[in-house]
Amino acid sequence: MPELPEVETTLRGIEPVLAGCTIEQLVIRNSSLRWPVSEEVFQAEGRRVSGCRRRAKYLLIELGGAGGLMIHLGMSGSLRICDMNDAPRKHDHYDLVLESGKCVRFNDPRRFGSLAWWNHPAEDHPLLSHLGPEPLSAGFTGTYLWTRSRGRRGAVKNFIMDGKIVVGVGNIYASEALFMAGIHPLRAAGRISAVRYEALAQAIRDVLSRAIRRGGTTLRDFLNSDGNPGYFAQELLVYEREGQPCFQCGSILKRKVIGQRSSYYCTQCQR
DNA sequence: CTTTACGCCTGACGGC
DNA sequence: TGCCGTCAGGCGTAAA
Repeated sequence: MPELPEVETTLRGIEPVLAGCTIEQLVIRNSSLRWPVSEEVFQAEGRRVSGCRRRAKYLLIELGGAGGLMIHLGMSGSLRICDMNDAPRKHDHYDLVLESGKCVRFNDPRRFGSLAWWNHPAEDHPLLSHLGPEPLSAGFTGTYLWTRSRGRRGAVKNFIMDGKIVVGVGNIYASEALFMAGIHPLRAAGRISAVRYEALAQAIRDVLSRAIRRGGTTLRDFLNSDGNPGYFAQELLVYEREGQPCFQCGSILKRKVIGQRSSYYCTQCQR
């Protein structure tokens, strides 16, 4: 489900509910998620939320200076705001219950998501320490991509989806950004010019920020914390458009599996 | 070091 | 109606 814009949308939904509130109780109904939920997470109980932020696709709930909770939505996870007395639905695996009785409830059919505790500073956590820059930060530039790509022979699509290079570019937006930049997804990352990487960095920034403005992309089941879908799907240029005409040149769009993932592109517009 | 393949899961869908 | 194969938005890990 969620790529960076969907995680950002989720963050913006839960932040106003959580900020300044105390987490009274953690209710774990099913701890067998991506990793077994550790007992450490119960440190959160009785602590006040000092802030919420996002690093890559991890949601970080800061609980004072010591540390906090780390939530990952995996491929099918979502958070919604509800009342603690609302009956849990299928796949509702855990709740963050607030003093007010409101709760933030995690639902995840495939259970690729997770819940963990982090100790300050979060950046030192093993899941975060090796990550590349945020795509919407100043450190993410065409020059940066060009430098990191020298000598790399793998497909550029895999390169931009590698979290050690840049975080948050998932399968949908990788296809979209490569189309926008006119770069063929199979081109070797090390054989793309600095000028073209400038266009690619710009395309990545552009597609991600536009998707955030639309509340994310809902293809099958993504809902934000209010239960509403995202509206970026109607702006997708190539993703899941195999066999349909390219909006730019009219030729038929192709699909190919690259690195185990479906990739969509135009053979005319992307070289 | 880079690159590739594999699972972890449930659910939806198409073909028979 | 059921069964089976395929596919799905992530990502850490192992192996080459």
